[in-house]
Amino acid sequence: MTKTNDKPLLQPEELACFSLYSAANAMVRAYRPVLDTLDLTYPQYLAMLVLWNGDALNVKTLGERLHMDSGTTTPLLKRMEAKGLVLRERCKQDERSCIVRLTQSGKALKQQAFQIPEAMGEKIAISQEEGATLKHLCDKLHDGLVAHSD
Amino acid sequence: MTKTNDKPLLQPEELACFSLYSAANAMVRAYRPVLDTLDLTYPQYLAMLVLWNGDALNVKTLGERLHMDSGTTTPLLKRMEAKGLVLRERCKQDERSCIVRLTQSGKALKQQAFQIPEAMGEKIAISQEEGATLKHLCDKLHDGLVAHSD
DNA sequence: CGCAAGTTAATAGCGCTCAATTAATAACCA
DNA sequence: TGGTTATTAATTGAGCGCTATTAACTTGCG
Repeated sequence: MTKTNDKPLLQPEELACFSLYSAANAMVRAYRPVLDTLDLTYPQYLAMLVLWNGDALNVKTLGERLHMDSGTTTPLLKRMEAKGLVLRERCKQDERSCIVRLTQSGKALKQQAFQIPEAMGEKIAISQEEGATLKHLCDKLHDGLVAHSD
Repeated sequence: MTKTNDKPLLQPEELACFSLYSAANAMVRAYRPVLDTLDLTYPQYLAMLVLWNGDALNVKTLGERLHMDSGTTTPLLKRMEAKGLVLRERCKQDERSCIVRLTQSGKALKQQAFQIPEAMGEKIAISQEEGATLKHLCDKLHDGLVAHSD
């Protein structure tokens, strides 16, 4: 008698997807104490990086940059607005669109942000080259999954 | 006059951590429609992989295997218990410890699980070798971050 | 023009992740 | 033995991420 239950399934530790998942969680966890000094979470930090870089942009564009949809971005931006970092206002030309811009204190926070990459660098145990390889493979995996989802 | 605000900060798209973060989210998202056929979420699937592999184990051990703490595992296991997949009971020898074991229907679900790796394989756009490299780098990053957090 | 189709945010609800705290139990040791 | 310390789960509260739905608005087409 053949028992299908005896067939093996790979364990989490043997799966690349679990390693990816665990590494991403550990990375966000490692950012936390560093970002606490700016009172930002990791996704909020990503949004600030985009906003510090240039002018105001709408919610849709920001969401595309961060690979998030409106169910994630809207509450994220509301929490950032509640902290006084950003303003959200409807676009005059197209009332469907919501424009996000930094407040003065949001802009001012940039000064403190330069220390973040530095502090994180000390925690990262892989080389620059390994980091580049990791980035490349993550991007390739991501893009393939996104393309496949249409 | 030097304006620190003009100094550049890397954008999310340039950061390996963002690629890691986005790839992990995309991976969980890609698993969703596949795992929906078993009525499991991705973390629940990971827990089932461990449980299908062997005997009952306690919450702490399972949490260690999945790199989760009790604030994550306890509600996860309760939801799995509510679905009739597992039983949770206190260990007789050590009442602090909570033992998790599969129910019959939890064991039976294993039959359907063999299709998951297959279905996911079709969505993954990277080679086996790239996957192995990705896994290795994620593990190294993870282990380094965990070691650094002590 | 007027209505259908598309676009953009917002909302609701569920599950996950984490830090911090608490309670119960066990182990240790003076 | 009795009291301290350590271990194990559970709990709480906040934030994130997703799907599905809805509402407001714009565009395009007959």
